[in-house]
Amino acid sequence: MELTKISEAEKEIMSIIWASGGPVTSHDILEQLPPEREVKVTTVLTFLTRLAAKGLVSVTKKGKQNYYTPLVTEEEYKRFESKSFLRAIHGGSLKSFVAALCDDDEISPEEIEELKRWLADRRPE
Amino acid sequence: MELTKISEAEKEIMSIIWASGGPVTSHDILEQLPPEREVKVTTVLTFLTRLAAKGLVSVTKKGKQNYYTPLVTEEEYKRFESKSFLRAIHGGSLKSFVAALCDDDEISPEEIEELKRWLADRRPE
DNA sequence: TTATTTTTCTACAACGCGTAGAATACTGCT
DNA sequence: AGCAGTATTCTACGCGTTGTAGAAAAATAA
Repeated sequence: MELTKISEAEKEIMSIIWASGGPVTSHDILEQLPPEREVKVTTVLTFLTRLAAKGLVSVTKKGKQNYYTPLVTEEEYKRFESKSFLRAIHGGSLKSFVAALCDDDEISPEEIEELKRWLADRRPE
Repeated sequence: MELTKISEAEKEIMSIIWASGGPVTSHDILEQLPPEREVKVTTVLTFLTRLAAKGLVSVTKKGKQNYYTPLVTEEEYKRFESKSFLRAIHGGSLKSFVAALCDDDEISPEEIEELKRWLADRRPE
């Protein structure tokens, strides 16, 4: 399972699928999309097909409806993206990444404290 | 200063510019590129022009040569990419990012220890 | 002035992305 | 069985980015 990158619009769809726990239909998704996002159902179906091709969801036909089920959790996907990014930009060094952000006003001291606590609390397996 | 994303090939060029400290010519870059990277000089020049358009380098003409000077440091650029990524994928939460990587074999315990130490040592400004 | 070198201009094929119409499939009803 | 309705698949298109470079122009060196 190679797990390739997905586009913005595909992510929007995946978010809905992830959020709604179970298998969803194209109709469900269309409903969950924000009203200002005026998009035809065929467009959504294109994204779903592409997501299936990329192995992000499985498709099961029930009657005339397709049910789309996530094959990858949001956490797994985020992990995948994070790994790729870290490798590509920071040569895989976590410290390099954190340092880049901390040497800036971007990350608040609270955010850093939170991270410290999290690191301290976690039992290393 | 908007600082937009650059492509892979453009990054390759920037790396050479960053590494060689000062202003460089297209010829310098061509020399620094790995031998297996057989690319015409015009191609390199296209990348340089695009990098200039994106504000990553400045161009100064000396005689018939152009000298390209970085306007953004590697650190600044990495910071920019890291910020964008964190926002896009982890809603800006540093903890979320680190957690994603730690819940995996990707990051070694040493790497985590190193990060802990770095966080502890740094004086919070 | 002419040859040489370097840059600028222009272009193009491949791909990803967002978008959706047309054609097809499937169901439920009469 | 036939038909209306609805969902899916197929096909496609315009646009932007990327990597690539030839042709034309500019600038220098001889």
